[in-house]
Amino acid sequence: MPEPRWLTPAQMHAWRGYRRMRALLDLQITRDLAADSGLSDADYDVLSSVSEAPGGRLRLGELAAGMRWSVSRVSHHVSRMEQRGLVARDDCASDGRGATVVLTDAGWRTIRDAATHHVASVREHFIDLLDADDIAALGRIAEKVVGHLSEVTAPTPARRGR
Amino acid sequence: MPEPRWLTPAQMHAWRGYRRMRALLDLQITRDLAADSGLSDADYDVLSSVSEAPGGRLRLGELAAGMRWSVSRVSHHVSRMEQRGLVARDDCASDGRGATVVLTDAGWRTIRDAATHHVASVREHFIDLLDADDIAALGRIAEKVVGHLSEVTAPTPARRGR
DNA sequence: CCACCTTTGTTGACATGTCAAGCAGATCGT
DNA sequence: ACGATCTGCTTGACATGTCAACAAAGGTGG
Repeated sequence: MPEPRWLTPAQMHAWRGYRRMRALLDLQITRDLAADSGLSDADYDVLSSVSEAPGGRLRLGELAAGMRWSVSRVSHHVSRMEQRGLVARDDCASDGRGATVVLTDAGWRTIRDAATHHVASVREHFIDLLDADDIAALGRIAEKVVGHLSEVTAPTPARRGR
Repeated sequence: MPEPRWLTPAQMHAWRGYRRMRALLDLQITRDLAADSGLSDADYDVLSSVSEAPGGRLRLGELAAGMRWSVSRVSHHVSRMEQRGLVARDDCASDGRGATVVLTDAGWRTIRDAATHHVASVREHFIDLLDADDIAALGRIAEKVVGHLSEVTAPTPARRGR
């Protein structure tokens, strides 16, 4: 086993900071979302994905791919949201197996209302704490990391993992 | 309801990038950890927290506070890790109610081994993709956000939430 | 047209997280 | 010293996520 290259103090600081930020930020955003709109993060992501899709409808598989969820997870989650009256399943015209997800009226109302609160929450606990340089740096960092991981985790599994 | 201040394009880019990075990075780190060491993120955090504690022992509540977990979650998780032989519960000398968590020999071996792989994984998918400026910026950003959220989510509930 | 394999979703069993109730030892006021 | 309350942890019921098995429709080659 090769001796690992441990992180430098600055790197350690950045990594631990990222981890802690991630934990606290998620917790707060989740809380606000639940308190303001009665939605979980997952609910919000589903509603917002479907609402932004052309025609306000999405195949289950596409929804799963866009959110990087397993199809099974989407199916379970959509079933629960269906029972709460936020979304509905609709048969797909061009493919008998397919199911498309659409928002109900209540779903549209919910996401429009939730978005307002959500953006305020994101601003208060994240965006508005950062200056223009921070925002630019964060965008740059995310691009690098997402670019790398999109290759590694590519849908076409040439070779995967590390 | 006040008209929300929507995010500027740069802010939206940063926010979406952060969310996507967070999702992909977590997924990859989790995968590597499972493949290399047979541990979940949660397992790793518990082992590393306890191993770094003075005397290699931690009260359940302290472990929970340090990781921002509920006590109940720690209790459940420790029970499962106990069954796998990674940690053990030990009675607390000074408080009859207390339970302290300690690593077993297997637990020590596991964390020492896992740390090596883990740091390599973190480097490959995150740290080594970033230059010194990025690292500095990330540390700075995390400090701001964590500083803010530590107040909002303070253990002493003066006032909470948004 | 039909056997066969692929694609798309659904389902059930199980792992993990959350919440509220419960229990036993510690602490406090008298 | 003793009852009331508090604290630290455990437990059970339930919500959510994962994995693998299954079902049904689509596509393909004979």
